Amino acid sequence: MPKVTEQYRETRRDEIAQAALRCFAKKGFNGASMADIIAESGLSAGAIYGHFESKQQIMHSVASLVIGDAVTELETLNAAGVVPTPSTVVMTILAGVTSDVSHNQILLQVWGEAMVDPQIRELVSDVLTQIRPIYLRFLTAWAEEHEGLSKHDATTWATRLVPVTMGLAHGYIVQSALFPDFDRPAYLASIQELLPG
Amino acid sequence: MPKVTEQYRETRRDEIAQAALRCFAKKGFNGASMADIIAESGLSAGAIYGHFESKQQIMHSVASLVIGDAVTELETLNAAGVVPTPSTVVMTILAGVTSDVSHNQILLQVWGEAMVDPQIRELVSDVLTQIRPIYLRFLTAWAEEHEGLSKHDATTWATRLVPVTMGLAHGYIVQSALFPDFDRPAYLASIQELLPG
DNA sequence: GTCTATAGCCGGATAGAC
DNA sequence: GTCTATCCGGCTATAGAC
Repeated sequence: MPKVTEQYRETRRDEIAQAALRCFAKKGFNGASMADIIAESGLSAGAIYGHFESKQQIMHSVASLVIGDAVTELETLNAAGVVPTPSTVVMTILAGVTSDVSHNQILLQVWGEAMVDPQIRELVSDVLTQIRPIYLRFLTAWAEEHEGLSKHDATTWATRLVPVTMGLAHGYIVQSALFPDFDRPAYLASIQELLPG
Repeated sequence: MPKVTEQYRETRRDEIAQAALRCFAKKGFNGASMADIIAESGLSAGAIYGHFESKQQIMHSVASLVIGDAVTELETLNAAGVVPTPSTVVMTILAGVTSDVSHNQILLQVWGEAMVDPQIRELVSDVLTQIRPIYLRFLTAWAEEHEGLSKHDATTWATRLVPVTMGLAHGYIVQSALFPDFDRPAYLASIQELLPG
């Protein structure tokens, strides 16, 4: 099989997923019908079912796309090799997650769907499994470097701080999606005030 | 019209809403069918449609039930007439919202649904409109009393702190619903550490 | 791989007796 | 007010030609 074909399939799948994402953002996972996705993609039913087995599979693709944003940004920061402050870590994640408004909207839908769809729940869990250790390492390194804690003390300190730090990010995401006149810069400023660094 | 009948209708409506809530918790707003709700309630289709116009209306009732929890607890605290610490305010809300696990699960679904259902979005907005001033007054009063700020300074300080404080609550709710082994007491302890008071 | 057309099903809502 | 039975619409997914 020539490589071109593989790339082509990949591209097509992504086109479909992007079209579906727009539909889901507008009408929701359940409100958007296959007909909507078909129309938005400019393709046909047959074409789409040649790339995805079911609507649910499309949903999962989109969900994984949206929750992947957080990981991407964190790993970029990770590759930079510096020791960011706790608030920088939070703000980096948030920059990724909420840069695209529609992603942010769908993220809330994903969380809701995770309550009843085990596969999506697992998708979300997996992301936590990826994020948590990175998060933890950042905070630990910072505590060692700027607070002069021992490795052990820094680790326990960071372990305690991780959940609330993520919580602040969750709060930003929720309010960002729910309240039209949410003041994002003000929230970020408050985070900096609250968190060390 | 005798008063008994009114009470009866109210009771019935509540029975149906409670049955629907159980269904929604198990299968989600869209996954649960009217047939499910009918079975769970022990009533019939006709009976239910005598009390609700549509499935959507039932959803809205349940949504309003679930997001009302936060307000109830806050107002109880309000009636007590004391000046709680910032962390006490957060913990009071959380006690109300997450005391019933199914309410907590449905709350995430409500947020998701708010992304696409304007009526639910408004429901959520209304709750914020109720909560925010109470929140603000608590924090302002505390800042005046325990930090010795002037009324004006206390107000600006509190205004800045309200969103992140709510954010911490949102984070608790999200992680509570998404991660099975979320350590709630530890999160609350971290809040106390982070927030003044 | 992609199209059109359609099968087949399931869910929300109603009709009419009681 | 409540029941049973049923309609109707819309949805996902497939069949078959190209």
